[in-house]
Amino acid sequence: MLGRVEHTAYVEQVLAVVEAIPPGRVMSYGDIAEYVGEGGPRQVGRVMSEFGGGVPWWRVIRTDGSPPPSHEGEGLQRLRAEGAPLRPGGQRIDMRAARWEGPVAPR
DNA sequence: GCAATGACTGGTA
DNA sequence: TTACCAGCCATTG
Repeated sequence: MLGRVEHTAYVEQVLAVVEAIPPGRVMSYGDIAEYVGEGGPRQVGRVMSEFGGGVPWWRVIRTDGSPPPSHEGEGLQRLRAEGAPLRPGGQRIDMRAARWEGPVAPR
């Protein structure tokens, strides 16, 4: 099975971080890219579009607090159900409070 | 090898 | 606040 475009080291790292995001918290594509220390936000987004079906992709949003344009309402509804801090209006996430630094709790 | 595309980001208008 | 532009990085044609 070499040659298959399956789970590579990079993909596994990205998925691992996404799965590690606790309920009510979110991470931006750039944050994940920086956390794994490779590629960029676009690569993370590409991985999500291909393998995001097996992880809580709705916890991965843009820096402006908006979920992926392809699943805007879907992800927003999921986050709201988990108790994520929504901004007044309930159309975006309060990144300032919902942003998660990683497996280590910042404080 | 070059050009186009994309689940992005930051800055300026 | 929203809208548009340029930059970044890997994959695809």
